[in-house]
Amino acid sequence: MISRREAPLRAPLHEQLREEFRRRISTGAWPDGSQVPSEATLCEEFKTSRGPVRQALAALRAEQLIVGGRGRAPVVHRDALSQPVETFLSFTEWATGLGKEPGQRTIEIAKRTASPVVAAQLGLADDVQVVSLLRLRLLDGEPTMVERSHFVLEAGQPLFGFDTDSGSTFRFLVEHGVDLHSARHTIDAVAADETDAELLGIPAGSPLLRERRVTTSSKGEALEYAEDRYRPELANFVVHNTLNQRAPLARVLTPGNPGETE
Amino acid sequence: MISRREAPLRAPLHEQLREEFRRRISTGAWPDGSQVPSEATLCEEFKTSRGPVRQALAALRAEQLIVGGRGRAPVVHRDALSQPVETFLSFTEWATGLGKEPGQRTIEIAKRTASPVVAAQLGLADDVQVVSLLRLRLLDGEPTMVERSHFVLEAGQPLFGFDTDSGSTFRFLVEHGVDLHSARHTIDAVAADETDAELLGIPAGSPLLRERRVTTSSKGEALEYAEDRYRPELANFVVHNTLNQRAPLARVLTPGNPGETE
DNA sequence: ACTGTGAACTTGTATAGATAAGTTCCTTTT
DNA sequence: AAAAGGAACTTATCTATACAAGTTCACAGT
Repeated sequence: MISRREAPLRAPLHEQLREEFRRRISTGAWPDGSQVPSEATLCEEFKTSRGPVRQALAALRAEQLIVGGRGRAPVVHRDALSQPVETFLSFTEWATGLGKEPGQRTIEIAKRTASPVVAAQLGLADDVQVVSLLRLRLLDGEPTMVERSHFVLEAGQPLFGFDTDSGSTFRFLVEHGVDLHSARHTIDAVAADETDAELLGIPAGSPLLRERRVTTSSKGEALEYAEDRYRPELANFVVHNTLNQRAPLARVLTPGNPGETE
Repeated sequence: MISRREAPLRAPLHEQLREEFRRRISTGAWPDGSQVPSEATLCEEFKTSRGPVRQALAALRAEQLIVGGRGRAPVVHRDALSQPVETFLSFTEWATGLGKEPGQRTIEIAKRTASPVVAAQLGLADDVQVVSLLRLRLLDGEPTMVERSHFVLEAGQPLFGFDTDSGSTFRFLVEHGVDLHSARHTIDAVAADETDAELLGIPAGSPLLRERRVTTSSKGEALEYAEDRYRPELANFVVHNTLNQRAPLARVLTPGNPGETE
């Protein structure tokens, strides 16, 4: 019963095709704006039926990597939004993907009792300890974002053995077996407090773009609660939606206690 | 050649099924948490093959309205983010969907030459006229958002024959044949200017959550450029993403001229 | 020169069937 | 009683085929 084949040796055909197509787009084998080979051609090339090919194309279509169709061959559309997942999970990988040099200065890393807000977001009792991290993030040397993240002990413990100024903490944690799987992001605006102002080199009270996120494991346990504050002149968020294709982004009423921060 | 069958009389089977299933979920015929009938059962009921049924279910699955599967029957999951599309296209329908009373006060509606920023966003020459609308939006009587929208003449013309304080302008325009199809939203933060401050009843300089959007027709022509500014204590944006499922939301570098507004 | 007709392509939709793989639950064996 | 086995269900994947519907383009007719 504990066969536990962690990584499936043979991914389904349509997934293989999807990744192959994605690779061809990202490497430029299928240049931006060019027509995608016809389904018949692809079936021929991969010796498969139309089902898996269409399923793979549909996935890319949902990401807007491919547009058009019905009659004429669809077209590669590789403009904006390239890596929408990594974008949100790792600042480092986001930055390098844009050709920028990511930097980070860890102001503080501590193990301490969770504040009420943090405890609530992580679903912990009030007297439980968490690993808290306060970092300044830079792009090409310019202060861009202040990150306050709080991990449950189980997930944050490995961080004390890691140079948090060196690389991607996200990748580090995943490689150490922390099951970071999904995240819920809340985006709003907030005025810079004294700390933000000093770190980012802006006047206190300046508007900042705030992203709060709760990262959970694949079983739904909250592992991290973080609050990132961006200089809006340097980074913002983009979403594209259509009448047909429903985006997993929603405008919501701000719940409960307004203004409270941490 | 001008057959122009605006509304297809017979939608594809899988779309009919999708809407029927969605209806059953929203009406409670398939209660939250209950198991969805098996594919075989649905094929039986609708006298169809598995293809369309699976295609319809896949669409709902992508919206997280249905979760689980493979072995056991999938389950209805009707909690969070319900109407992610209407959410972004119509303030009125978003508000009513939340059980709030939407309100709006039109400050100004005008036909005038587009400002450089607006012209650029709409892809127009500098001397072209647009229909500009400045509105204050309310939730249960409380000032919530300032909306500055600019329509190309073709799309905005009908607005002069419409009481812009009465209902959903989005619905009004769609019903008048304006082909509002998709939108690209950019989200950041900005300080309230004098106008914002007065309309929203907040101090000038307060941080506001800003959503700029370019709405385009199904052929890709820009029809509307709008800038909405929300009080962050009242509304914000939420996105949910996982390692597998790629969200069409991305964090991007703020392009070009920083700070410019209109 | 212009028009339009239609063949030959494309993708979209739907059917039918086969096999793989996961879950549930009852039965048998120990 | 507990564990092992297996039947009967489910969804996932894949194949093969057919027709509908939109696009492109060359060719014939005017």
